[in-house]
Amino acid sequence: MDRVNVITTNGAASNYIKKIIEEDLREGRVAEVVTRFPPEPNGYLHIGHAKSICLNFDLANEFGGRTHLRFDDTNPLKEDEEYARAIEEDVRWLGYAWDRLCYASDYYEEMFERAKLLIRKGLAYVCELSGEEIRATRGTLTEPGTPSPFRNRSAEENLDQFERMRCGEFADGAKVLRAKIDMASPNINLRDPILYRIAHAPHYRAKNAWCIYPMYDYAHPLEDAIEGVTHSICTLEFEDHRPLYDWVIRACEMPTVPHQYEFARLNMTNTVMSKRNLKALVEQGVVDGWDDPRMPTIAGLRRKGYTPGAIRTFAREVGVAKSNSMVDERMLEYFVREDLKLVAPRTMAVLRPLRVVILNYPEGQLEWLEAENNSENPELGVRQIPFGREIWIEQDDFMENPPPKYFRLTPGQEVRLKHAYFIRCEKVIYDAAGKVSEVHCTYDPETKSGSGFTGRKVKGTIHWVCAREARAATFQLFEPIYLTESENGGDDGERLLNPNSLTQWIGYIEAQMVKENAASTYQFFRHGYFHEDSMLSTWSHPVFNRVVSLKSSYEVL
RNA sequence: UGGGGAGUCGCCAAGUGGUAAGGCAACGGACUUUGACUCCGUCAUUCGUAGGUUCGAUCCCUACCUCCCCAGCCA
Repeated sequence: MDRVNVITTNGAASNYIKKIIEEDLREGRVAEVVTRFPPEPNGYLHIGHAKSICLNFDLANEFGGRTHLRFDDTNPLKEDEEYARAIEEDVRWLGYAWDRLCYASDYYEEMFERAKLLIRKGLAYVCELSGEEIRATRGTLTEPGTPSPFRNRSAEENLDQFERMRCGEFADGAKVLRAKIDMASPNINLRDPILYRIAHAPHYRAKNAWCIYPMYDYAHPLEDAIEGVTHSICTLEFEDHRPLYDWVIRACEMPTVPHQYEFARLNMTNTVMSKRNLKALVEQGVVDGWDDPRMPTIAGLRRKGYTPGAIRTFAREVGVAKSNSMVDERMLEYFVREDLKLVAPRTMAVLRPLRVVILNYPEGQLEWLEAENNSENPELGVRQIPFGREIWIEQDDFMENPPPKYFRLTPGQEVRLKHAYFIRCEKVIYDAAGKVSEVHCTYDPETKSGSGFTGRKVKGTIHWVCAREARAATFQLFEPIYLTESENGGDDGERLLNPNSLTQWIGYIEAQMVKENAASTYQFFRHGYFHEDSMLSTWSHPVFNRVVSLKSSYEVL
């Protein structure tokens, strides 16, 4: 569904990467900007990835360049076709079209050849130390590592060993290919990093063609260079991998030289942003799946009812910098309200119904009232809504003993029914438990909406649904998955699940709404924006997810 | 106590020698058939701290403090 992006940003904000690109173009260092979004297909994309997607695609777009969607699939143990396809869908849904769809696994052969070049140049060797031994000899943050006893094997022997690794002669973990850089480097990434490891595991894409797989630090720069990527943008934690990135490009004699730039990943209040954590929620059945509306995944946000435009605007407005940050989720909410404001029809829904009988309205009578679909956007037209003797109003909209400044229906206070009449409470009916079960009112025919009645004013206007014509529906309201915010919004540490992350109410919507309107996202008066759930909603019983509430200086629900 | 980064309003974030943009949030007020929207107004004499250079420093120098990342055959 296409949505109008009503947010206009006056001149896309600048950021330090954009400035570098501008200078690279001006100085002729690059002829064209080529970026890439390089997810590993080992989980679903989340809002943090959306920031990266927008950054990469927007940057290339702005300078007439190109962007590749590239699956960084170098670990057969974690990757899956399902994830790759879901990622494609998410990127497309966000509104971006990649210039090329690439796979790191398509470059395995060239990577292997380049590795042999490294060996011939004396820049890589096959090491037979065990995992524990490698760790033990790597040194610590303050002490240098010690060289592997295999460090000075001849190129011939290394070549032979490496070929045999590929042929499957050795077991997992028996040997690795290592770069020969500097075991005493203060940058641990440079202490003879592992380039290839053995894994006798089928790859979701390369199947059984390989039993050795390149490591990220070796594969990623080559992928970028092979594709002609000019600006390789990644997150902060890769900052000290950059020297290795540059080393690989140079040592492997790649004809094109990409450069890596880092920015701070997105963190948001009240949510978790690590695939590990999200995956656990899915696998433990805490949520419905990767697309559960409570998930910060793109699929989850989509199912909840977020618009691509809102996410894109959010990603742009949040900015690009190098300091760790924690963005207030209310910023995201603001942008989706903005995006939906003029396009979502505004209708009435009662989430927690309370029956109101209008004593002086003729029994059996039904009249049709005209209601505009969006008072701020006349293009959405008008609809007719039924009004009768019995209606549903929100339980919260009636109080027998109201606090001060309560503008809704009370035994002494007249209110306006949106699009209809003023009503006045005459009598309160209780159930056996002493709870209010029904409110009896009278209405004033002269106050009909649109009649121009100015005889008296009411402070409050409440929404309602005609009981005879109402249609039952379920409303899903969401809260954060976790109860408390961890110290810095990180994903570690035990956090308590919020038992109220999902609450459902069964209430009523305007019956005509479902038939007549193609829209699946509405603003329910005084409640917020709701989107029909793609998995749970049926023709006979619609289910709506609250995308976001309306801002309120008074707690409605 | 190695290396790499970062510290500007409650949250993001511009500015990088000429005297603190913008957005979110918040708070007033107007308007209101959504306690919404809209509108109008308020919201950093101050840029982690302390010195120094300068006519002038958030921007330069020095020292210090705080936070984040790195010792996966993960990415």
